[in-house]
Formats: sequence, C-alpha cells, structure tokens
Amino acid sequence: MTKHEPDLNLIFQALCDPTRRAMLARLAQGPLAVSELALPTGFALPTVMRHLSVLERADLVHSEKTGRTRTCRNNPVALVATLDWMVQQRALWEQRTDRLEAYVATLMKSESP
Amino acid sequence: MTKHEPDLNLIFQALCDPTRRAMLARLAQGPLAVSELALPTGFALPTVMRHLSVLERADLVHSEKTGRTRTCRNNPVALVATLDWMVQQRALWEQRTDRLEAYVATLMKSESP
DNA sequence: GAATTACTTAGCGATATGACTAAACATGAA
DNA sequence: TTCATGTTTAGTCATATCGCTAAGTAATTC
Repeated sequence: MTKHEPDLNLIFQALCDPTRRAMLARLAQGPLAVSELALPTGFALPTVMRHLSVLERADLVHSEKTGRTRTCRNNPVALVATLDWMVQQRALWEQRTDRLEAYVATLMKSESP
Repeated sequence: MTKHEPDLNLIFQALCDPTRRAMLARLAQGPLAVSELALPTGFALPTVMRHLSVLERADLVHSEKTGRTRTCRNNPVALVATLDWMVQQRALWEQRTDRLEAYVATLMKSESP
C-alpha cells in the first residue's frame, strides 16, 4: 500500500510554481498524457516531467503508464488536506481578530460615561 | 499606497517552510517582536529575519518598527486570497469527479436490462 | 556619553530548483 | 526487424534557498 499522509512542505512547494498550478488546472478538466500536458506549457518534455514528479511527490497528481503513454490525473486528497490547514489558520487569525475587537469594545465601553 | 495584490507564487513559496508556518501560527495568537518570534525557533536572529522577510514579501505578515523593536502581525488578506484559489480548484476537481460519476452511472444504466 | 539592547547588513557554504540538450528505452506499427 | 512515438535518464548551467558568523546601526538605559 502506498499511502502518503499529506506533507504540507511538499504540497506548498509544489503549488508555488505557476507552471505546476497550470498543470493542475488543466488536469482538473480530466486526465492527460504527459505529452498532452506538456504541449501548452511551451517547455521541453524533460522539464515538464520534472514538474510532474514534483506534483507526484506532493501526491497532488497520480499517474500510470499503459503501453508507452503515461496518463496523469489529479488526486483531490492532498488539496483537501491543505485546504483544511488554511481554513484552520484563518479561523485562528479571525479568532484573534474577534478577541481584539472585543477588547477594543471593552475599552470604548469603559471610557464612555 | 502600498497595495500588493496577492501573488500565489510568493504566498505558496512562503508557506512551504515549516519554520515560517510555525511563525504564522504563533502570530495568530497576537503580534510579536522579532526576537520573541525568533526565540522558540532555535535559529539565529538573521535566519529568522530572512524567514520574516519572505513572509512579508508574500504579504502574509506586516511589521512596523517603533523605537528599536519591530512588531510583527499577520495580514489575513493574503491567506484568504490563497484560500479562494484552493476552494476554486477543489470545486473544479470535484465538478470533474461529479461528471465522472454521472458518466459511470450512465454506463451502468445502459448495461442493466 | 558609554554600555546594552534589538535589530540589520554583508557575506559564506551547502544544497535545491528550473531550465536546457543529448542520448537512451520501450512499445506499437509497418 | 526496422522505424516512429512517447517517455525517461543523464548531465550541465544559472540562480535561489537556508543555515551560519561577524560586524554594523540605532534607540534606551545607566
């Protein structure tokens, strides 16, 4: 069994390149072969392969080879895990904002007659 | 006016380091001076300064200097922008999954008597 | 005004990233 | 079996990242 638990380091690292995000976006439309994936990027095939391996390392994309073509498809799991982290962070930040607002409210209350 | 529009390259790049994510998490509890921020990381101050500048470049953190201490605080805007991107992606991916499921359902229907 | 505190800058070294070309494999078709 | 197709590997180059130390600057404190 190849079950990777989501690694935020690898996932964010993978997402920070626009070419890779574009690849993900294209794969969202449906699975593609490596050469199809490479075409609109304008990069050489080995370069795209490298990007692909970064995406696979982060478990954002899965691929399998049948015959001589490798078919790539998105793996939703990793993205959802990352989304979870971000939502959690936002909650923390906003909680803090709420507390701050409450504090300011208290101040204003105590200053009014 | 210094209004940066959120740059996903810089934001994801900033988020891919665990030290920086830890810094963000700590700042979620409230603003901190650079040295306070540095303390639990175990890294030298210049190293932490570098991480901080990466976070500021991504507009995830703001800081201002008063006297000789610099106070850092989270900027929610960038995180929310990133969250938007991810939610959008997830929607696309899931739309695709839905289509796939619908297709499979159609297949099964047409195969049953 | 000298010492301390809190950053800041400069510069180094090891490693990683992102592009490339050229050459090697491996499979399917002729 | 030979040839074309679709990847894959190997190796190069330029630049970026992440850690460090040492030395600088600027504001308080004594």
